[in-house]
Amino acid sequence: MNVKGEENHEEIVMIEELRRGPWTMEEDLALMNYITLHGEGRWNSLACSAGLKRTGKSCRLRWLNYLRPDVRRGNITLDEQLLILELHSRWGNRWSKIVQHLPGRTDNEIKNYWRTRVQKHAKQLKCDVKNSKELAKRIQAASTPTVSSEIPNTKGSPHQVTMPQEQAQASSDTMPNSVQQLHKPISSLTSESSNTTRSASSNSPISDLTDYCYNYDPNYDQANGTQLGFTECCPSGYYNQHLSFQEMEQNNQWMSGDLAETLWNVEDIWSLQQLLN
DNA sequence: AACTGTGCCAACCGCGCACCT
DNA sequence: GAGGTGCGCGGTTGGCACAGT
Repeated sequence: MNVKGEENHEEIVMIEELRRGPWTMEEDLALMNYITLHGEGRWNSLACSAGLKRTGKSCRLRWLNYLRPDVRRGNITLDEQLLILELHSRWGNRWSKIVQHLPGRTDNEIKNYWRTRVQKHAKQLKCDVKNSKELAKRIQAASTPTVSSEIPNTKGSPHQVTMPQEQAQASSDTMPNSVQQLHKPISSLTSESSNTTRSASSNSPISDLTDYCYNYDPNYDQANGTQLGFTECCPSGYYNQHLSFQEMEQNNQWMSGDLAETLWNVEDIWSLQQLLN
């Protein structure tokens, strides 16, 4: 083989060595650890220095969208939705600009949210999705303030009413996937056995670092129902604000028992990371 | 139980801009 | 000014979960 051929071979090997797809817990730890020590930026060299077989772009995306300490997850509130509609009417698909007014949210999240739920709402309300202001009015009108200030993240109709006998099931069905995964015991999230359902086809254990911990708040006023008793925890306490989930409102039992003690969340990882440091 | 359709979202891709040499 | 590199943005895709049949 000539020199040129050898170079090509090396290039192919390097490309083949690059990992793609879902991030593992080890990779997340490595990335978080490195950024904690050295800061972000220079993503390509960062990826190499951190020992990650990922592109710089991939590392940046992972950090900005999921590992960053101030990333807020959970359902989009009605207020946020209305704000998104307002900002979208102003700037269109300028997601990066829109998320500047939604602290803790990521452009990817808002973009996905828009594509899936807002466009669905527009269809259901027979409203042009481009007419964001009109859509905002209709969504606001369609929402029932006595029920919740939250637009539920459901797979069915956004305003469907869950029957009492279905509550237990519905509460889990309507939970965001990330929240649903919190039901898994920590053992299922370890590297040995963490071929989670999400990653059934993957050979690598998938990180659940992006999952958040929702703590039950005893101050929840069930009679009122306008404020739900779940406090979202973010690593390092960046956020500590109430979230209102309609599904939780209907049934707050899903977070009962030993669940809270067995969660493997970002906070755990940050703690672990501090120990490693 | 098996299959199909739908919803959702993490991750990737391509492009363009800014900066540096 | 040209070329290379890093980065950010918007669009798209792949695949899992779940509901319905």
